[in-house]
Amino acid sequence: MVTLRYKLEISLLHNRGGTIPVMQLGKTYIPADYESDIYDLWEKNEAFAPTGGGEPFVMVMPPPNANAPLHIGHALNYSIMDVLARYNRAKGRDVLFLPGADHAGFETQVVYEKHLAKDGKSRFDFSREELYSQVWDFVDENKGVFQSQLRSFGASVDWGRFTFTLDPKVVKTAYGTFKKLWDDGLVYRGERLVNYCTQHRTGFADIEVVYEDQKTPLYYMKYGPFELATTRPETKFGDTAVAVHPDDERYKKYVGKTIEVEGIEGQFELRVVADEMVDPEFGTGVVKITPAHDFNDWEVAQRHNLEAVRVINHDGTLNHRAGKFEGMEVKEARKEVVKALKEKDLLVKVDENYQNRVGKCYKCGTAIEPMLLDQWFINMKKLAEPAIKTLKAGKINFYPESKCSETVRYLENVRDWNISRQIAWGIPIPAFQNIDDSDDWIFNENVDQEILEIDGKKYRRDPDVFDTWFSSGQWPFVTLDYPDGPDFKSYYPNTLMEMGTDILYQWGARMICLGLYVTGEIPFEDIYLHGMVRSEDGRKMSKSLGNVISPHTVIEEFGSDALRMGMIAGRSAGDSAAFAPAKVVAGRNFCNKLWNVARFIENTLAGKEVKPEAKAVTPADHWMLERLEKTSEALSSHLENYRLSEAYDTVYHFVWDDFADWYIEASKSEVNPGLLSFGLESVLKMAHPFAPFVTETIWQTLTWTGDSMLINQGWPEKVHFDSKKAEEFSEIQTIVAETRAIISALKLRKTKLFFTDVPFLRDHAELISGLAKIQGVHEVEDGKGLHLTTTNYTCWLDVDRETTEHYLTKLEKQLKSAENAAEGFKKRLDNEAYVKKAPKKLVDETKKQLEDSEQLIKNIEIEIERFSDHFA
RNA sequence: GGGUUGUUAGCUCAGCUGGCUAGAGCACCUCGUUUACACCGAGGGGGUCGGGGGUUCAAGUCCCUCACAACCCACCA
Repeated sequence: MVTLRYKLEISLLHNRGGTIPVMQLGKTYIPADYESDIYDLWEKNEAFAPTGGGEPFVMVMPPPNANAPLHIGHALNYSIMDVLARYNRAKGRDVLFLPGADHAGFETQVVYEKHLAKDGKSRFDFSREELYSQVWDFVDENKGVFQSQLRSFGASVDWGRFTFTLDPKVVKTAYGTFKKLWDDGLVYRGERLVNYCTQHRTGFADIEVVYEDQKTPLYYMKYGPFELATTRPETKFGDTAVAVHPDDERYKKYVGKTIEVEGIEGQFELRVVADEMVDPEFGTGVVKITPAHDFNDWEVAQRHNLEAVRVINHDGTLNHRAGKFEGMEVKEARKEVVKALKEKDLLVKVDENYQNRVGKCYKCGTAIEPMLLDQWFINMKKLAEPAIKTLKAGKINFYPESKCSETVRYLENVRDWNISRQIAWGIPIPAFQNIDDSDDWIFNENVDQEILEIDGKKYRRDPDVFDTWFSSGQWPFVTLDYPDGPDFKSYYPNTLMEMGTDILYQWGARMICLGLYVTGEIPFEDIYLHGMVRSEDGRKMSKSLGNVISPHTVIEEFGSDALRMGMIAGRSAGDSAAFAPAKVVAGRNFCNKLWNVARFIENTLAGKEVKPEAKAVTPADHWMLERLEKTSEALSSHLENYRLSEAYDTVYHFVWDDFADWYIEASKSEVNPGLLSFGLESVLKMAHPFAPFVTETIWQTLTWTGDSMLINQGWPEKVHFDSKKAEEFSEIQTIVAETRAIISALKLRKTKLFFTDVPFLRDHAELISGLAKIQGVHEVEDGKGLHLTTTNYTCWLDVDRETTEHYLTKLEKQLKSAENAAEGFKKRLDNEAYVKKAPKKLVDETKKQLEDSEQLIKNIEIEIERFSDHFA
């Protein structure tokens, strides 16, 4: 057992010259003084590992990029998860919160390429093997950064189960899945049109392409007997047909014919086909068909059996088909081709204002080239079927719910998934191609071999790697040692997956598909989606806009707990909201409030023998226990429904308003040491999921908690109290509140409250006078003054008439609002339908409210009358 | 073109299955140094819940419609 008490003691004793006892905490909580020690305390005592007892609560962390620092979105992600982990741990569930990191293939390689570029090098200077081992070292060097950040967030993850997506067990399972897909005929290799970035020289899945609206000149050119419009004149060397709409009368006579076209490079012949794809209204109603470089054209080509002719090389230059334009990059070639068309008088006009959507590489913004490539594709229709069924049956709970049908819609229209990537950093695809027979592919896991010899045949390894999402799509079970590990048996399916809405399709949907396919079970029961954390100005945070807020900076200034609460406060599932510094400040202040609550209690109890127990004596005691019980219940209900923001709000106001502003204030008049310490413990337990560091720090300073840690203290036990007694304190609050309001409105000083023969007031005189900050509550024979109206006890403030008159306006205002309220209640009760149809409980409540407000009106009226003669 | 979400106090946002006189944080105004806390305490101002219609005893909450905004999906050369 490592205990921190010693450390705290040392630092405090040091500050105070060695004479002050340990509970003398500084006035202000300074997070940086304690956070890392507290995290060490938890980690060294293995407080994060599952206990093995209780119903499992399993969350596998969305793995961040191993080489990149965490951003504010991660802070939100992991804060939400950690609140739930800590809450469920306290509730006695067997919590597994499993951390990991993603090799993030393409992302990471891009970062490494930038690194190389600094030395004037490029990835193409190295073999894929060399590059792989370099990136490995690079990532290895950087991965400490995000791990220490995760610790600074206070994430209570089980480090012993940390998983990296290139760990052997992940690779093994990924290969197993690939083999299964292969055997089931769900993965196929084929020459398809693939989204390709000529800058990074790799293909992408459809989903990874970002589209941008932009102005692209639309060129109208002469094309044999036609005039047609195109945005891509440079691909004309790959044209293998011209298409028109089947019903287009203008061109009917050409359909099926071969036409002669006079081009820049001389004459050539093309077929004219009729296809529904053509919109007769667009341009001239004639489209040139370039199957090798356009998705639409590719489909037309399939339907009409047209040849696909490649014109663009992988590096983005034109090939020999382009004649004198060979070697030019697409952009340049376009200019030159247009120029040549002009010279030959083939260009009719240019529409400069044409708007279209252009696919871009999400990393470098280079225009995506549809490229004809041999790649591995997963038949997603087949994988999606069971997923759609499962989702429609409501087997997975979505938060927010609307994302479920969105996912179904996505899966219903899903296209096959290209999983080949032409990069080095990733899991090598375990497939080998027969050198002599390009159609002969075999599955083999010996990827460290470039050439295999089997039965006298030579096979060459596919040089490509898997799309990162192929392995991370299996995250919920690869992390649990699928298929035979004990973790898989105990902790699958996961309870909750928490992730950003932005990757719902490329990650969430695929996890569901692959989870069902591989394990036959849903990967997780619940999925909670958080929105983006936008910048304060409401825009997206991005390096280029310079509006990125680093979690590190926030933690340094306000503390980890403050960041966490700032992220969670007022944020609902699925919605993107701006980062709100004010909420972080509020969180920081809340920590300080907790700190000072503890300071007060520790000072009050100093020197006493403390035995925390929920034993109520005074009305305030009963009232506090009632509030505690209600808060605990509300908190549980909110957290079990993943309403983090409301849960936080609940505990925040219990601590601040109920416990600090009322109960502690009341304790200054009458102390119940056992209950005060019990209250503090309960407050710490309930606040702990939201503010783990400050609550644990305080726990470590308590003299009576021994060597224990708050993190595994469990939830406050159920308490008993007397509602009637609690109600008495509410009455005291009412008296105090009105007294304070009058004092403030009339700017009174040194006021006294008088009463005649009211035992209740006699009993609580000291408490009331303490809470209301008045000079005393006294019993008198009789006297005059300003009567309180909100309480049924007769009492009055010692105020002279002159001063009181100013209060009349206020009273009249109150009368009006009370009358309005009463009228509302009356109207409701006069409504037969309401009395009949609304729940009885509600009707009774309304009756009581009406009574109360009528009493209030009477009181105010009496009070007004008492002074009206003065005005007359 | 299709879909989703949003429009609530000056700002950033909560408000779960319709049910107390609509909330929070920050900001604002007045008072206050009461030995836990000025990262504080007390009191207070501020919203006809985007517009319009409907269902209901009852609507910020459900339905329809309009306006505006954001995001996602889709094969417009």
